[in-house]
Amino acid sequence: MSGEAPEPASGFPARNHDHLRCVADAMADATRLCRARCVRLTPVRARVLEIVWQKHKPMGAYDILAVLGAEGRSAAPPTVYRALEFLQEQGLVHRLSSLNAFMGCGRPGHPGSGQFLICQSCGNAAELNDGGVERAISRSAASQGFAVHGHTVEISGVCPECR
Amino acid sequence: MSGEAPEPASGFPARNHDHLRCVADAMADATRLCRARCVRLTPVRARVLEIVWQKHKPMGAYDILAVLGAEGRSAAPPTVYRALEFLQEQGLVHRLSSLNAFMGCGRPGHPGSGQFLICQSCGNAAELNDGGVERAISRSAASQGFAVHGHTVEISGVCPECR
DNA sequence: GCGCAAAATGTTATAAAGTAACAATTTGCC
DNA sequence: GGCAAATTGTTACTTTATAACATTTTGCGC
Repeated sequence: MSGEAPEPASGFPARNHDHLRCVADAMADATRLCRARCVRLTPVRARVLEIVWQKHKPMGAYDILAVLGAEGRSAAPPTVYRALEFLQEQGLVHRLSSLNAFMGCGRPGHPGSGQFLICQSCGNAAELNDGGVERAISRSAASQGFAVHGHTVEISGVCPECR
Repeated sequence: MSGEAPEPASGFPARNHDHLRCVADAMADATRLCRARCVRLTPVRARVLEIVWQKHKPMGAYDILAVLGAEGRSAAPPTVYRALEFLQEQGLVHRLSSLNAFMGCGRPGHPGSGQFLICQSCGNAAELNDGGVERAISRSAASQGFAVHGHTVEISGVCPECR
């Protein structure tokens, strides 16, 4: 554990953070989680996850595809989309529908939740898991008699670094 | 508090509401608003807005295109996308990015805001403008030092009718 | 190890959503 | 009427995503 870590994977990464560590942690989490669930983190899936974690910047499916292609793997769109589907089901990757792009999940194993801050300047995105937002949404939906299954919260603006 | 339209255009429409009235009101609002702003609600734009209001169900651009086509208008994708772009700028139409679809704005003239409840069963969607949600988002973003420019809140689940 | 069913991946083709670029038309205005 | 700006028409194309079927790999009982 890194000292306190009060909020799991929240906020924007510091400019000079140890990003190799981010990736390594994400891969370790994923490995552990898949083993625990008896699902298979195959080489393609693992590699796609790694690529998605290359930056803190949501990545398009075809960008991922290009990386795979450059590595000599035989790769076509379904390869990537299938890996991404698996990773989303396992809560390892999020899809940002306002960008048609994907990013690593900061709190592995919890699919479908989270809020995203997307910087229009640098393109980085941060995942939050803000109880206040979740509650406000639940309350609001409940007031309409609506049963919530999932939600998409994507906030665009400018991150602290870029201000 | 429910004497006279306390919340503008919130919630799901009743099963047997007067939908012609919805459309007529939307068109009247749009006409007034465009006149006030000195922008032109041309026939194509007006017709697209009307089509979008045909149901309380978000509609794909190509569905709109199909309707225009069936009416004998010469229509290609740019026709629809341009009209939709105009209508979005004027706050008359919303785009739901989780569906790649468009719906009429329940509170004309306020672009870029609102939260959406999307029923997975009937496909209807309702627009809310919930201050609690807005505040929770602002607070959450502020806590990260993030300057908000806009946001997308799309909640999927089951509407009261379908339960 | 052998053989089989299920899971995963490869491959080809195509659907669906959105945009670029330029031509033709309409509009407001002097 | 004549001109510039806005709008619409038209063609072609890009980007994103999926369907359908062939092939390979994997787990597993024997």
